[in-house]
Amino acid sequence: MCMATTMSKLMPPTDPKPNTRSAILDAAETVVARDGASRLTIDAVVLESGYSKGGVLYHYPNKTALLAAMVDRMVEGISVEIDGAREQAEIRSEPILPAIIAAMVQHRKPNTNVSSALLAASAEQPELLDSARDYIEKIVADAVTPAPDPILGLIAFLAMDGLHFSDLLGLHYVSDEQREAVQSRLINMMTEMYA
Amino acid sequence: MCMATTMSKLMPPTDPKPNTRSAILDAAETVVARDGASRLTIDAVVLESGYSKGGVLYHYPNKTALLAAMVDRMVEGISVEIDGAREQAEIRSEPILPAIIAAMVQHRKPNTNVSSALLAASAEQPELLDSARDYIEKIVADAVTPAPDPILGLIAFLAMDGLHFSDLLGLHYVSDEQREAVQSRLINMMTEMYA
DNA sequence: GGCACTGTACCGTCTGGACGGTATTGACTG
DNA sequence: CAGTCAATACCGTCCAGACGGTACAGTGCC
Repeated sequence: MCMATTMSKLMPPTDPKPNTRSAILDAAETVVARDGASRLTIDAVVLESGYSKGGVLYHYPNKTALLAAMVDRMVEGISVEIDGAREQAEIRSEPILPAIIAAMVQHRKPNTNVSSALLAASAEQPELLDSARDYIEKIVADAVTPAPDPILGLIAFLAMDGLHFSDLLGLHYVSDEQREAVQSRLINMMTEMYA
Repeated sequence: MCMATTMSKLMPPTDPKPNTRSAILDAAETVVARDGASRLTIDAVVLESGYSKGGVLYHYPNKTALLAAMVDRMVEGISVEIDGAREQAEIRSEPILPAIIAAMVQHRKPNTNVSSALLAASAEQPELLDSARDYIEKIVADAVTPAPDPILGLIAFLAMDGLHFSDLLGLHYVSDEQREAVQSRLINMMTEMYA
């Protein structure tokens, strides 16, 4: 009805190829963050992304594949950041835990609703979180447990998670100033632990 | 038209048989904890609880009411525990923060999947979490902020939340021993803060 | 020509919830 | 004290619509 037969440009001239697959994942995250995990339907992603249903299902043949991709991208994004920080710290023979906590802080800034993937996956298919869990376990085993004070390290880790989840669920009971204070305090604590 | 002329009791839900209502909520929590939030359907609750669909809908006329009741019960349960601890601490003129953290530890033990309510509500209708958020805000404002070291208090609070959420989402990356060590460490930290 | 889609049409299942029914109790009435 | 009636606490069915998914013909661009 409204499709122009000779329509060619649908994209604003920002990006000729903005990677459709990740645009679809972006749309899915937006839906979850805005409407809740149970409103993450294929049709909602279609609407949000601007692609057609056929197009979305072309890239992710079913909803499970979409959810898995969301989780994968999240884990990958965080792991790039954390692993990078860890390597840097090792090269400079600096302690790793402060570097990791700092990386976790750094990562959230541009990716506010990344972990919508967690919510969506846990709602629909908790098994999909296995890869996420494996990665966290690895970090805890590799970096937290061997630290001088593993329990304090765990506490810092958990506090960061608490920060994460609290704004994931939209219970913003921590102000921005408080958050920053908490973050720098945690980094300090981790640094002092190695002193 | 509907005002009872000589009527006195119009409140069925609160008094007569709290068993059925809470049994229904129990069933709902079980479903969420076992199958994920998006599998929380009225039919699933019907199946799990053993009641009929009509029966369930008699007590909670729609799904939103059920979710709201889940959140309410959760908030109430925690607030009873925490407020109690707080009063006790005030009476004995002991510091409140260690008492609150201890109460949070104590509360989780018998109520493993209580906070399934959080997950379910956030999936379906994030607005329902308002009451939970309000309560947390109140605690933070009343107990954490006036503490000698508010940021450290917040960190303890957030770490407890992290513990909560990690097993809520089934990412058990913290062993039982670690958890207990974390908990007693946090209580110690809070106690020392007032020294 | 093939990749990357669009657009439409369709299907089976699931879901919320409306609805009507039933059994039991207790209170008021005559 | 029988008869009427209302309220409570359920049961079981039915239905419209949402949802996931399939299928497929068409289109523009490299």
